Formats: sequence, structure tokens, C-alpha cells
Amino acid sequence: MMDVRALFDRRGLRCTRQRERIYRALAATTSHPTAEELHRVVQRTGARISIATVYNTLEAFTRRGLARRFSPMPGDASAGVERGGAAGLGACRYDADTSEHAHFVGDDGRIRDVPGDLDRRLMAELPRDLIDEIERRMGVQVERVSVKLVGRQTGRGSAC
Amino acid sequence: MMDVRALFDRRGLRCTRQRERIYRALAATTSHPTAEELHRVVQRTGARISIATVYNTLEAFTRRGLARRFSPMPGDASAGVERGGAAGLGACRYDADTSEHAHFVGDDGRIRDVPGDLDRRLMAELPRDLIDEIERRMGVQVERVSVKLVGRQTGRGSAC
DNA sequence: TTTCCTGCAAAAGCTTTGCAAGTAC
DNA sequence: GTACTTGCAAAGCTTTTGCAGGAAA
Repeated sequence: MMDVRALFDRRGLRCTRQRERIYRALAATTSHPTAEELHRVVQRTGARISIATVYNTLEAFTRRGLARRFSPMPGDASAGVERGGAAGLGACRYDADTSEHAHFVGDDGRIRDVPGDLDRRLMAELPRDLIDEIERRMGVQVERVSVKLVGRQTGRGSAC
Repeated sequence: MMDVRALFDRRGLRCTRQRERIYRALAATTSHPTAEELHRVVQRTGARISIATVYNTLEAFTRRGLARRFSPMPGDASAGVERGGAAGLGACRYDADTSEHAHFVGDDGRIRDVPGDLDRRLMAELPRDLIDEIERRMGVQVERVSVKLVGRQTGRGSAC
């Protein structure tokens, strides 16, 4: 069990029942849930909570670095967006793992983490000097490099 | 001047005045415009066109591989989304360049292409055998690798 | 006790859709 | 002539917001 209160303290967030449950639910899964999904999960634990609070809380988490947010839509493959869904896209997905890691986005829109060791090797292959040159030439400062693999599920896979 | 009609033909799309203008407008810019922006541009050329048609057309283009779509929101930086914007996120952005290329997303939400040569070097650094191993371990087939650089604008830059 | 958070309902924004009229082929 | 497109307005979904009551520190 982790000390969520300390975590919140460090980021200047008040520790409320709702926030704690949301955070625990988010940290307990690797499924990159949507706000709606988290809402359902938290409610099932017997807490009174509104969807607006879930959104507000996730926004707060994201801004304080306690969570990452991903926009809907498999990259731009347009697949995975079954029906006329939301504002055309689906809903944002969230992750309590804020570390730099690669994702695989399948044609069903699901986001899966690339296994840690492969992920690290992938990131390590991106040469720092090339990034430096991009910064110089484009007049920018690169803060994060996001690698997304887009494709299809073909089997069960051996790694989680 | 390009033969848009032939392009459409090859993809099984009827060539209408509206579609042709939308395509030309999209192909003529590197600014990754939104549907709304394209709508304005096309209207300025003196064409009667509705926003719904722009959306429908861009959807058709995206599905037939004539355009790429990007979800709003700088990765997940949450920055760049100034005000309570759209459904919280902004609007999707489009690009007639469907080739595999890296993007830089600034804190203002603007998307810029990484200059061609740097882009190619960056993509080339991703080792095929590592991707292969990811496919094997995860039980997936990787169809595209999307690299996105997230950061801030610091100067004018020397390259477009 | 002061400041922040929650819930509710309403608003906002992007995108899609139903339908009648129009147009490409 | 047939099948696909367009325009319009309305609907749809996700996310934000205003406000009054409640809770954290």
C-alpha cells in the first residue's frame, strides 16, 4: 500500500476521499482507463463521486505530474473509433505511470505498454546528438520524445 | 498543378468541386490546419461549402489514405490547450502528407514537421530487429512507428 | 476560519447524422 | 438514371464551468 497522502502533499494537492480513490484505481491498472471507466470503478468501491470530479481530479493530476493523459484516436489511423463515438473521437485515456515509455496502439484503440526492457532499448536508440541538431535547426527545446507503435494484434504475445 | 481528379479516381472518390478545393488547400500548406481553418480557406476562394462537408470529406480522405489526422492536445502535456477549448481538447488537425514523418509539437499546440533529412535519420535509428522483438513478445504487428517530439519554441530556427 | 473541493446541472465545443435536394458518372 | 454528395439543422459525446454546500488544513 502506498502513501498517497504524502504523494499529494508533495504536489500541493489536498487529500480527499475522492482523489485518493481515483488515484488508487488509476495506479492499480495498466489498462489506461478513460474518465468514465475510472468513475465506474470508484463508484463500485462504494464512494459517492460525480463524473465532474473525476474530470477535475484527472486534470489536476495531469497538471501536477501525477498522471499522463492521452488523446483518443489511434494516432491518426482512424481505426478503433467504432461508432460516431464522442465528438467523433473517443475519450481521453489516463495513466498513473508518468515515466517516459513507449506505447503500442492497436486497431481497437487499446493502449498497451511496451515491456520495460524493450522500451528502454528503444528509447536508448534515439541518439542525443540528433535531437540536439533538431533543437538547433528548428529553434526548439525538446522536452519529451514520444514513441508510439501503431499496428494490429496478431496473437496473445508472451509478455504482459 | 496536380491532377487531383486522377488521385481521387484511384481511391474511388468522386471528384466534386468541394473535395477538390479542400484537397488543394490541404496540400498547399504545411500548417496542419483544422477542419474549421480549411473551411475558412476554401470559402475565401469563393466556394459555397458547409462545415459538415469539410468534416465528411476529411474523414473520407483519411480513410482512403489521402490525408492524416492528428488528435488534439500536445501529446499529453496538457499545455497548449488554452481555454476550456473544445470538448476540453481542441480540434483535430490534418495533413495531406501521409508519409511517415516525425513531428514537433510545441506548447502552443502547433505541429511542425521535422526537416526531412533529420527526420529520415531519426527514423533510421529505430532498429528493425528491436521492432521485430517487440512484435514477437507482444504478439502484435507494428504497422507504423510514430515519433513525436514535445517541447517549447526557443527561437526562430534555421530550417523551415 | 480560510481556502480548496465536490456535486449538480447547464454550457461549450468538435464532430456526426438524417433528410431532401443536387450532382457526378 | 443511379448512386453518391452536399447543406442545413439537430443531435451526440466528452469535457468544462458556475455556484452553493461541504470538507481539509
